[in-house]
Amino acid sequence: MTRKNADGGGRSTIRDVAARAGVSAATVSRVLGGVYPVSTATRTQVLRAVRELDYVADARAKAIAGAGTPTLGFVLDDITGPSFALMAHGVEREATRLGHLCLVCSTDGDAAHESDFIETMRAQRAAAVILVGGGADTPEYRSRTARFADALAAAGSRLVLCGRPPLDPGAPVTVIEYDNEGGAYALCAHVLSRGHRRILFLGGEPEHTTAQGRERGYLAAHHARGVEADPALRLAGDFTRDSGYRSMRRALETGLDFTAVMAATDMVAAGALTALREAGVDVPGEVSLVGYDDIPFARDLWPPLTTVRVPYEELGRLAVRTALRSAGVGDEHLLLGTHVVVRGSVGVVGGGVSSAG
Amino acid sequence: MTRKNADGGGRSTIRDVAARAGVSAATVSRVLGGVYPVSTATRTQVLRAVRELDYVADARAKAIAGAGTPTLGFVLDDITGPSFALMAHGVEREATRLGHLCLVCSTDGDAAHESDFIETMRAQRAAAVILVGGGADTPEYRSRTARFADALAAAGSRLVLCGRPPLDPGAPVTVIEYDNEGGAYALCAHVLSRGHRRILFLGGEPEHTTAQGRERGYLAAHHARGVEADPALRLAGDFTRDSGYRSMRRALETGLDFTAVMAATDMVAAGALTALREAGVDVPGEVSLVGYDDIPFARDLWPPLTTVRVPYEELGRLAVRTALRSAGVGDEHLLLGTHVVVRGSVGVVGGGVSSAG
DNA sequence: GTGAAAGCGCTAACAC
DNA sequence: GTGTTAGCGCTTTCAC
Repeated sequence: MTRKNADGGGRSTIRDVAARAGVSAATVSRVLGGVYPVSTATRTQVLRAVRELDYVADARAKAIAGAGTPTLGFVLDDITGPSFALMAHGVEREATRLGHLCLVCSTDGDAAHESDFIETMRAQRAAAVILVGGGADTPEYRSRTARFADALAAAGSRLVLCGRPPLDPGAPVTVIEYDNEGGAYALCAHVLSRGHRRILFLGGEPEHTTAQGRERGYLAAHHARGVEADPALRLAGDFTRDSGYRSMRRALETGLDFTAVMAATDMVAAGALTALREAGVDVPGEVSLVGYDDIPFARDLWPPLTTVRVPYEELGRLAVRTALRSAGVGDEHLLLGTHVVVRGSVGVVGGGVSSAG
Repeated sequence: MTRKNADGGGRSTIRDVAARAGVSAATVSRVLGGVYPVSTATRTQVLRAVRELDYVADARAKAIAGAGTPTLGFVLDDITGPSFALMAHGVEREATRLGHLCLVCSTDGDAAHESDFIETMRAQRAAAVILVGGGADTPEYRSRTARFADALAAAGSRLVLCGRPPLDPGAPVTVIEYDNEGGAYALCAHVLSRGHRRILFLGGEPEHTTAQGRERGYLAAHHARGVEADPALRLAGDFTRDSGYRSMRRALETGLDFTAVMAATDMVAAGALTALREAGVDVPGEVSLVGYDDIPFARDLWPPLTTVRVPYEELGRLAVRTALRSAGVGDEHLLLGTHVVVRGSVGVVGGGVSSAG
């Protein structure tokens, strides 16, 4: 059984085209390849054969022979989260703009998946692999990731951490992050400045780097104001709407004492808001609420959510640009700024109701 | 300058490993390949060499030689939309579960990008390419897409339409869609049943298949009730929050007469809701509002949004499963059901306020 | 069990 | 300008 078929199958090879055009495979390669000198007559012949056979060169073969489209791998927790999606979009757009292909994989927070995928990207000889979003920061994680970074670097590739803090210095990684802690600090300072002293923190998984950064900002702001942060006011969870809803209900049932809540993400804030409303608590009249991320509909909640703006898409774009540039060894580190967006969900303690800006 | 390096670079080839282990390349291939009979001694040698060299086989070379991980391409408008993200997640999860790699590309609604990418996937010899979400339904689109379907099929691959209506019958495509029109019909019927007679429809781009389907449902429901649908009540836009906000403002400024609004998506509804609120219009007291998609935070809006539930993630999963199964020629068509989720954003005309369910 | 050799589909010297 | 000849890094007969 032969593989060749002369009619319009996609399975035809460069030799089929050559045969049909009455030239050599090399010539076909040349006309297809671009600007190599080929006579107009042959070029026409070849192009006709290509069209008739509906020939498309095998990219894998090209790649292995030296030409070929470079590929970029990116892995994220869950494309479903709005902020992840924004970063992914930035990565994808910039990559295709630069003529790269994109391989994706979502890990659902599973570190083993992450390892597997990095290995796969290595096998694909990806020009860079981008880890999008925070992750669990354990010692195992750090050493494993550092190993990957080395392996990738040794192969002329590159590991990029996008929205995740650097590994130990010296590891050949590119990191593009935003000022997670700084944003949380500013946000919490804003809430404190309105007189709140007992602020419930609805956090993420304890080892998640993003959650940690935001909690550090929360703590630092308290410290700077000389306000003691009651540990009982810090609840763990994850970054989903449902987690926010559940945590808030629990806090309410437990009879926790607080006048404001700072949610780790806008999604968490959305869930918390609903729980608050169901309990008949007025926001921001009785309890103030802030989120983090400034996702598109943060302004569509009622009251419009005060939150922290993060340049997620920019982050993704920069990640690929920087990765592709800094192909050499050495680590690179970019830190993007954030800013708080004041809307109407924070009230003055014991005072008026709204603080829209 | 030689490519080989004996130390732990990722650039080592199977021959480097063979040399170091004192065996032939074929043997290395065999121990790595799986269950071919190899003596324990050699196996150990080889594995040690692999480890020392940190060798990872080149997936492209494998692919071209016959082995290799199958790849799946998927293209969507914009990963940033919640429903797209859900489908993408389903696709990605199922694909990696089945041991496939995923190549992505977002087109930002540009048909040319779509064509380019399908061509690229053909070059990659993807096992299937999945078009996620609706698109502009023009004659050019239909013929172009049918051509791609043929080309892919001829090459043993497959075109899958996920959340998009079929092409002309006979085209070798797999389509997994949901009952877009049916959902809109049920939703609109619900609104009509509450006494509304002038329902503003905040649609999408006129040629977008999803927008069209939803509009058809809207129209059909009117027709079934014998209510005339005023064309002036149908506004075009896109599926973003901002589009909803702008359209709603315009409708309000124009002094359009309506008692309910049916938004093409929940995102559109979110924007519309804010515009309504800013204009001091009570929802659902004065105007009722419904969306479509049932994205996670639809329930976090105030009032909680009545909408249509679509099994997006399931859609994505089914797309890859079906695609990979129906590798032969012939078209396959799955239609998933939807259902309306009644929450609190629809009121009875001239009557009470809420209709939470 | 293992090696030598052929070949996957392509590109890139090197000839003429 | 164009054909011939080597590879690219791997798998897979086919011998031994």
